[in-house]
Amino acid sequence: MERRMEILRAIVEDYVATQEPVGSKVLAARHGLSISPATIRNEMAALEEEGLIIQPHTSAGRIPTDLGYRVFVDRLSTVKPLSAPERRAIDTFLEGAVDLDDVVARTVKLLAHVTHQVAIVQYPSLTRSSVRHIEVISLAVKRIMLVLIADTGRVEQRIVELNNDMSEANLSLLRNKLNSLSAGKKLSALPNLLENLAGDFSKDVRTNVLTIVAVLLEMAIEKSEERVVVSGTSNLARHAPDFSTNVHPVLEALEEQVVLLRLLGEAVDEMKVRIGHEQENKKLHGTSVITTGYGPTGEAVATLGIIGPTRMDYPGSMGAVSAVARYLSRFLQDEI
Amino acid sequence: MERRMEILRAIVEDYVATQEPVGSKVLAARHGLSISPATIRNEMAALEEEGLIIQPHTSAGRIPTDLGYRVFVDRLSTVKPLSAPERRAIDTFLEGAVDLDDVVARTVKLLAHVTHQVAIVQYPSLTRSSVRHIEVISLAVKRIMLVLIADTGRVEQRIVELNNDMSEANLSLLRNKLNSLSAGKKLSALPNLLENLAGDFSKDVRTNVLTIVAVLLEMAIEKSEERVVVSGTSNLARHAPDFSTNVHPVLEALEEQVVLLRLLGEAVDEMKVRIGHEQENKKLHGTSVITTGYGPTGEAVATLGIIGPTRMDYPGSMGAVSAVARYLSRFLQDEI
DNA sequence: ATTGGCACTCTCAGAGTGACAGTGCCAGCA
DNA sequence: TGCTGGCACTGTCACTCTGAGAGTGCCAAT
Repeated sequence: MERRMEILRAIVEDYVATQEPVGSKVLAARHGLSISPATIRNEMAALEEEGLIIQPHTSAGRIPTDLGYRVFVDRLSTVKPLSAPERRAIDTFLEGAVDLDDVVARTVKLLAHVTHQVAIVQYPSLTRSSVRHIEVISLAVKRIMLVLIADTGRVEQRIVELNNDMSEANLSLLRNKLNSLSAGKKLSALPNLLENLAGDFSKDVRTNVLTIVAVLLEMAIEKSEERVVVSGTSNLARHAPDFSTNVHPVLEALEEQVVLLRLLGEAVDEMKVRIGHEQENKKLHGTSVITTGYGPTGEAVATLGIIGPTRMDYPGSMGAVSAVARYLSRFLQDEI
Repeated sequence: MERRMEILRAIVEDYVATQEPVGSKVLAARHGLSISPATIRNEMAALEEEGLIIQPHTSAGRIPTDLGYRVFVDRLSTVKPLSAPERRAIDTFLEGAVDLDDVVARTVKLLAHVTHQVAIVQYPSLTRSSVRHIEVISLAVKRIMLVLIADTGRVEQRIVELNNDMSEANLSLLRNKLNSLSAGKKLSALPNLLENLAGDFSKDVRTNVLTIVAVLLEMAIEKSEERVVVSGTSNLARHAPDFSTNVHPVLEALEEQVVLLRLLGEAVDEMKVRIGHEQENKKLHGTSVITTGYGPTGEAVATLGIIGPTRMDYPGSMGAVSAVARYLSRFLQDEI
């Protein structure tokens, strides 16, 4: 049984490297298995029986099925560590970032570059962030701007049109109340915290306060939770023949925020690998996705990952994804 | 001569529609040219002589060259107007936008959707915008946030680390001075306007003020001038065979901000069409680009456009690009 | 249980083929 | 002079056929 798994491993590695179905002969020759091709053939027949490999046609070698990759990945005990130059590259790449936008943009490029796959990075989730500061800026009569700054470095702003004018004194009061009520609290707690705020104001500005709070809650909870950036789509074309059907559906899927967010899923710490048909989205059945959470405090506030052909270097890619997530977490902790 | 151009027009239209080299016979049959195939053949020989069309091989029809498309486009007197449903689609699509990010995101999706090409939209250029408001927010000791709001709706923010603490009174003073000096002025004028600002402050906060002004100028002038969004890359794959070389180089080019910005060029009002080899970037030699400026006041503050195969529906695409730019300009004028 | 051998099957690249599309040219016609 | 019909010519494409090669499954021997 152990030997059979060893053969599966060899098949996966060989196929990933050469992109060609691998036969019993080369397998015996190239990998240090000290058994004859005939024996390998017997084992291969068994592996095929189990649904882990298939032959594209009678006289071809075998290639792993999605299930085969799954077993291969599950048996990996360690991911491949990055090489020294790669690690240095990460460091220098993140070094000069000036704000969160910059950090995220650099990270996604970096990840795409290191893995040679399409990289996806989600912005720190707002609902998992805490309020650092809320600012109310008067722009013009009956028009203010609301700025929400989270401890994860995210900054959201929105212009609000008011029904009637609001004095600077009232604005200042509102600003102070907003901050004292919410500073340091989770954004998800805002609805409760701000529930009775309007009651503290005189009647004539109460509708204004209600409007502002409504917009604030919308910013914090409903919308814009979702922000995802993608890079390295050109890598799709590089190994295009890999995708049974063409690149088109994959590109299409990558353009839809909703799909991407579902792909990344809830931010959790451990690394997740989804292979081929294990994914719900039909357009991505020819691809595999590796994701992991990241976050400044060690607990995940968002997810990042890569997407590539099922025929990918899993140990290497997993190593890269996890390393980049770790570096990014550390960087956020130090800098933001 | 006029007839010859008529034949060129027919060839372009037919080839764009069918994607197949067009011969003298179908040309005579399909288009209402009341001349015989033989005559057409003579004219075609002349057109080929002039370098406007070529035969892929001896016994194939003709296809337009880049130069042929160029002549075709230059002779267009009017672009194709949008259909009523298309115009309605634009309206409803832009309707619910809440802020500039949203407007731009919707516009680029819209443009990609209408033209079935890759759409590119540049954010309103900061240097062409004027200051609406500058806000200085105290986040913590020795740490403030700078928010720059432009009349085009753009909002830039940046966190600044200070050398030593700054009192609320000083911050307030700085805020007022910044705004009174710069409100309504072009961002490009900021360096001159703020030159002597630090002199107005007491010595102990002067370095802080200098730091803040430096960051502000960096935000306004040097960096982030450049912001471009792309959508519809999956459309590339749809008509993939069009690209002589594969989709890869094009995708690669689209991932580089610098390339995109050069592509869009300086924002000018009139529509520009660049066809195939007319472009400097070698990776885009198989594509054509249609761009035009937009801006709330009628004068261009940024550029938007599309990129697609040279074999594209020029009149239709030009119509769509110009219409979307017009709608967007109007929308910005009304809403922001 | 493992191995060498052998017949079998299927793919793939290359060569050869005919049908076909479209041309250029020429002579005749208005 | 400009247009047209006819015709020989040329290259592509889709098709078939072929042999070589790769890889297998099975079986008898160790």
